[in-house]
Amino acid sequence: MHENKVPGDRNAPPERKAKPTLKTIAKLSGLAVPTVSRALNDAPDIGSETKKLIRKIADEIGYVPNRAGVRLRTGRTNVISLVMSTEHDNHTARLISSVAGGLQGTRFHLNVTPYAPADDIMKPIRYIVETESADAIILNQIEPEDPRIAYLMERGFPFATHGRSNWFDQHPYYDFDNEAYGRHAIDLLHARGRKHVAVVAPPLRQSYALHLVAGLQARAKANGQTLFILDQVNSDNPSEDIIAATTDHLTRHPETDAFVTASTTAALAVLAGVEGRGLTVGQQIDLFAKEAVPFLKMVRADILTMAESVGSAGDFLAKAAIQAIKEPDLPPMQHLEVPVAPASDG
Amino acid sequence: MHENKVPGDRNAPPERKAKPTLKTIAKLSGLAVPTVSRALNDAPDIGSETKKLIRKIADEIGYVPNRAGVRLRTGRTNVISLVMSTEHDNHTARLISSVAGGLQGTRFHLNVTPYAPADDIMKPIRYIVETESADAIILNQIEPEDPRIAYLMERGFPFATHGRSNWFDQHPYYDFDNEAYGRHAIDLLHARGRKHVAVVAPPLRQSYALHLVAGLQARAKANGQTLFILDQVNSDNPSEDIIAATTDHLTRHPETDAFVTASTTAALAVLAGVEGRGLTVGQQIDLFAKEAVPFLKMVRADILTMAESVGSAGDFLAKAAIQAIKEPDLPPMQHLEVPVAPASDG
DNA sequence: AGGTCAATCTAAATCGATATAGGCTCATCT
DNA sequence: AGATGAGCCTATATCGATTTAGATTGACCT
Repeated sequence: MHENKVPGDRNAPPERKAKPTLKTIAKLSGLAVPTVSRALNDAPDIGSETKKLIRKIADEIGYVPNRAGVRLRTGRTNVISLVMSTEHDNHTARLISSVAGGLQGTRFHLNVTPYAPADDIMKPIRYIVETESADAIILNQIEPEDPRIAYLMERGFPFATHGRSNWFDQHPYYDFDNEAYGRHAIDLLHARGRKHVAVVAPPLRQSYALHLVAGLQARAKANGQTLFILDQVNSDNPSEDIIAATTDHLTRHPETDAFVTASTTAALAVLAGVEGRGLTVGQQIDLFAKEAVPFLKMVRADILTMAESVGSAGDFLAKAAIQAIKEPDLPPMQHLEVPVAPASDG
Repeated sequence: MHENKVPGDRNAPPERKAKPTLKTIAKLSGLAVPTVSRALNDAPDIGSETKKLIRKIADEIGYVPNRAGVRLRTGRTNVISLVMSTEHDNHTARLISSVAGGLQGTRFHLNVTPYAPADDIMKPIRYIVETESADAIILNQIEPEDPRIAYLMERGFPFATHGRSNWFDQHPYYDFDNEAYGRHAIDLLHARGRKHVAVVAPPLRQSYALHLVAGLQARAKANGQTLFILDQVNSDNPSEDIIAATTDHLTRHPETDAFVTASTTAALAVLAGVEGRGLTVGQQIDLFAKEAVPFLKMVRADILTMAESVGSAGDFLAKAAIQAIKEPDLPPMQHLEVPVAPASDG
């Protein structure tokens, strides 16, 4: 019933760059396949010269064992499973669990590959594509000219993104309309009489940060408000840095009567900085924050907030990825989540 | 060089309960293996009676296709990979990325299986074990008589836990010493002259909550302090519920001069509740909070905190899981993280 | 009656890696 | 000299599922 038209499917003719297998090494070395296998596994009955030769070839052509082959023969999966509850409401947990939820009932499993900010952003992507260890990839933290997206598009590898790149019209994505969010925020502050707005923005290399700032700027200009983007810190920085930057900014620009931030953490840090200067939020100064989970509103009614729900993103991304796998010729699934405007609207 | 003594390994004699394969169904039905395959895939050249029969048998014996077999033959991995940064400091992201970090350089991959609180806690475990889709499992949110642990121990399936069960001496674990944390907290409050302590505890079905409460109770008794565990809410509840419970408790027990909580969220909610009653933290009342990431201290110096680092947990758990796989006969790797006592100590 | 064809099913090959048994080549021993 | 054996490599079978080609059966047609 389901479409099984894998293009070029008669007994797997060597497509692409023909991933090297033991057979490849066997041919190159003139040895038998089992010999190659045993050499790479350092078996005692293989000559040391042979081992050296085989290892050299393997390195050169970048051989990586096919996991399915190993697993089928040995029963070893080479996988460790982290089974975790997603009871705690945070961005990461929500995204993961909502993607997993979207995969429920399909034949697909979810594999999470984290990378530290310091790591090469391309490494996990290349690994997955080259070893074909997934049918599709879901990415977040998108940048305008994201090299991962360029790489995947070039190869025709199925993927979906949480956020838009410059090529967003060509690939599946789910995004929150941060530009609209920025407009709403500024308009609301304008309606409350605020004239000098300071912003602790997300890292500006990321698309959503640029969208947010664009929205803020457009409306601030229209409203005749002053907009100041703090350039020493971003909303992902440690609280102490944000507090310091907030204090510093207030010293140099005492006319500031509003702050906009893009995360709960940053909002609380700004709050601390503002209060440290003896100012009261809601009186001399306003604080507007975007939150993944409605939270600030609960503890501090004086903070202005607008929530971005993450829950539906994962579900959509899961479906978009599956469509990219199964129906690569259909137009990509795309969704731009429009923020719900708060009470006072322009 | 590495130990390869898989017990009973001469051409895979049918061990355990012999997972059903196409061959099993073929034998039971008297049909050929390819026929069974095509029937299950709803190929047009299989009779409808045959299909019905084969599907019935497959259902009865609980046939699930072997992923390695499918992947090897078709190239389909049936995996969707979520490549995500762990830039945001939260508990989930930290645990995942630190486990992944501990797996760096090994042959193991990490697979994250989230489950919603409402789901059957055993379902993902059973699936992994029955389909052999991992070599080991890492669990968190451990309960004293956790059925997952009983299941895994009974089957001799390798695993490691973040937290201790009642059988903790028999399995690998990493845990934070919440009992010591509880003692320190109470002692510190005692040193500050606090006599009536209220606690917003984690859900009491979980081991770490019980440890925490035990530590609090032991010391409160020794110090002659009153201890009150709020039983309407736990630290995972929504902020508004915690605020309400805090307010309610203060109304009924106005003598309360300290709160202890186990999460940042709960601490902020309690803070809101306390301030809502016109009390000032650090003056009439103290607030002591446990945090995964030092955070509250940054924004509110008047809150007492003690941090639990999650980073080292993942690394340890990864290694513990690998040892459980490779050296099942060695004593399990175990670690109890001792909290760093704050300045004032008993 | 002989032939054609559709409907169903079976046989064999294959994906990649590895375990097991067997074969060949020397060197060494009696 | 023939035998023994260590050292090193090859051949074959196998894990589970799927694909392709080929075989069987019976119905239907001229």
